[in-house]
Amino acid sequence: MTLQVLPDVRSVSLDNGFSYGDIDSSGAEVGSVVRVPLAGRIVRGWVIDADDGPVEGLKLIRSVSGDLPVFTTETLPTLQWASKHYVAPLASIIRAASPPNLPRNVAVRWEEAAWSPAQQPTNSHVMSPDPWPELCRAIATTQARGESVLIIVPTMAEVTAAAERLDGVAGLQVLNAEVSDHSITTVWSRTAATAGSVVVGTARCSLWPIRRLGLAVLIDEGRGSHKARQSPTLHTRTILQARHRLEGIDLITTGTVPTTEVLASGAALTAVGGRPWSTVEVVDRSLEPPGRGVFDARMKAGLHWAVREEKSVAVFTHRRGFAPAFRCVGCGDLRVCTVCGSRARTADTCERCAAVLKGCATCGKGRFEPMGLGLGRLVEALQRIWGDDVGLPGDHKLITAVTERDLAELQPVDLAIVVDADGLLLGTNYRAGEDGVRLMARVAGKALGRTLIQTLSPSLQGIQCLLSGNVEEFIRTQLSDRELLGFPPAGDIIVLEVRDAPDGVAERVSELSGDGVTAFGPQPSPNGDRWLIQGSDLTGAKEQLRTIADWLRRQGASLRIDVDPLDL
DNA sequence: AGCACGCCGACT
DNA sequence: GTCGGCGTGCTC
Repeated sequence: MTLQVLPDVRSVSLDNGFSYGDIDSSGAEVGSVVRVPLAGRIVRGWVIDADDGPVEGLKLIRSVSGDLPVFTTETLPTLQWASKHYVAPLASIIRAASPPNLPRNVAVRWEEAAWSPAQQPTNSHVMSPDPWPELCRAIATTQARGESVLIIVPTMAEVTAAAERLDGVAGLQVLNAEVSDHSITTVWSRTAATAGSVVVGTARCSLWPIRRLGLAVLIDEGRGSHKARQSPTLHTRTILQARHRLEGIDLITTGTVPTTEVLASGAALTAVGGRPWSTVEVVDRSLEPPGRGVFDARMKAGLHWAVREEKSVAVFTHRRGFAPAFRCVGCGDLRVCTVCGSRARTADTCERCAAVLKGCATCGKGRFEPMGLGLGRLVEALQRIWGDDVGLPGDHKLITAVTERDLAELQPVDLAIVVDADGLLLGTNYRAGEDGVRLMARVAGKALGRTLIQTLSPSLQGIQCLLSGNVEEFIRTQLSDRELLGFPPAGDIIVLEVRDAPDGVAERVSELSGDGVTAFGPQPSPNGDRWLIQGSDLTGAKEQLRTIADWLRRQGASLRIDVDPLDL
């Protein structure tokens, strides 16, 4: 037996692995963790192929570690695809798919059913605010075929909530807040060994080699927590879509406002009748003179009513620093770079083309104000009028000031208020429109009564979508706008950040340009020099970037490669 | 000639 | 990722 082994070394130059001879009765198979000699030392590695070729002239593996392979012939193509897509060494992708400790054979707790695999894998998106009845039906169908189900939720807090909705399901495996390496390894091993399980967990489970996986479910696919912050910057939606294509598993995503990525993937949208959130009222402040304070008269009336009637209110603002943007004091228009037209997020230079920023592109005046107000200023402004009835989540006051981070655990309220819709919808980010609507839809989903939304631009498509509830039309328009601009999902974007860059980086990176690919930069950033690489198809550029990245690391530079960045 | 250093390819 | 070979350039 010859074994193709990928050494556990984070370098793309070893991604094809090396051939070793097997030792007698080792039991090594694809995915097995082995110990192999490499350049005079013993390193860990993974078997990526096995055949009956001659062993002559090959070094032998030393031993097999653990009791179970950490990937299979079914999941390996997904891992290799992810390695190319994220411009990451295959070894780091395999680590993301592996249990924290070596897998052990564990006692099987339930009987495997007879297997009758589905013919054509399906891909659908459930827009209903409560997708669980529909999900439970799909889970039951999958289990009846003898297959397993993987359910991924955005945060740990939501794992418990999801597990409650699945109470009584056979073979349920929950990755709850008790996250010792030992318990994760146990759940990993159990689901790798036994078909018919239902795994509930967070993004860390998205590449697990669950036995006979037949269905993957991604809850609230538009939430930012589905994307890993550190490199490789895996996105659970992207991973599960690849597993759907390459491993033939069914995929169901959920969320009241689907992403353009889901729409572009061709998923069948299951719409609900009518608007999936509470009544939305738009408070148009564009007709007032500027400088009239944080709250409009209708807002104040709503808050006074709530306090008088002892109703609960959530007042939502976005964090300071989230999608920073500036607005002209003269005409109220968004500040854009007069050279390339992208939105300004700093006071002096354009982050996209590095040009020096000038006055307002519409009226030419030179005074701007930052958009949005932070939580601190919001609480202050509320307390000036409603004093002790104002608090933060956990204070149990009638009026609670909240930001995005509080939404997951926020209880339903009688009245919801969005102070500054424009700061969300007009952010510097190309995705600000859809993300802003998604966020406000989550806020509106918490309101039992109505939701008030303050804006200076009531004609924005996002505002109209929140009013009408016609989500599909809105997202389709967003997608066709992206197609015109070549932004994701219609095009690819990579952010490259290099710290301690050697001489000649700029030249090497600019080699990536050409053939529909443009590299913008370098721009100084907190993480070193920053490039934006954009194109309709970056497959070739990624190949070159691999070589450049290897060279940079060798030169002692530290770099961050963010494929499909969520904020620019 | 002898040695430190950095670049670059090999590693099965 | 780590090692070692080799060329460069400095010092004795």
